[in-house]
Amino acid sequence: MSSKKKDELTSFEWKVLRTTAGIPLGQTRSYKWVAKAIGKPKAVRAVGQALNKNPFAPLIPCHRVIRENGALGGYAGGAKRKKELLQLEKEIVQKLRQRP
DNA sequence: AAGTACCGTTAAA
DNA sequence: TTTAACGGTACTT
Repeated sequence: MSSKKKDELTSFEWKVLRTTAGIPLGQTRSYKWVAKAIGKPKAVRAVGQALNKNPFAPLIPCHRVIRENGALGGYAGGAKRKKELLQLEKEIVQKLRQRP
């Protein structure tokens, strides 16, 4: 799977995408959290960039990654969209909780 | 509060 | 090849 060789993406991207994809539904993490998880707590900017160019487009919950500050940060489809997405996911979790 | 430095990749010149 | 920019964060003014 994730070889050190270049397929289309670099190891950095793989780590970012993998980590982002591992975020549970209805949950959010900060760019810093992701950056740290991949071993580059300073590359928060690079992380954001990787998500922006997200090769897995809508298949990766890049919208679950927000700012450490609490702000949503940016989003390829629009920060507005991101906000709605998070809200929707939150509701889904709520529904699952009330009727297992 | 505002500006600067830094991370890693892509696009442009 | 070199420069600029970006979906951030922390440090310094």
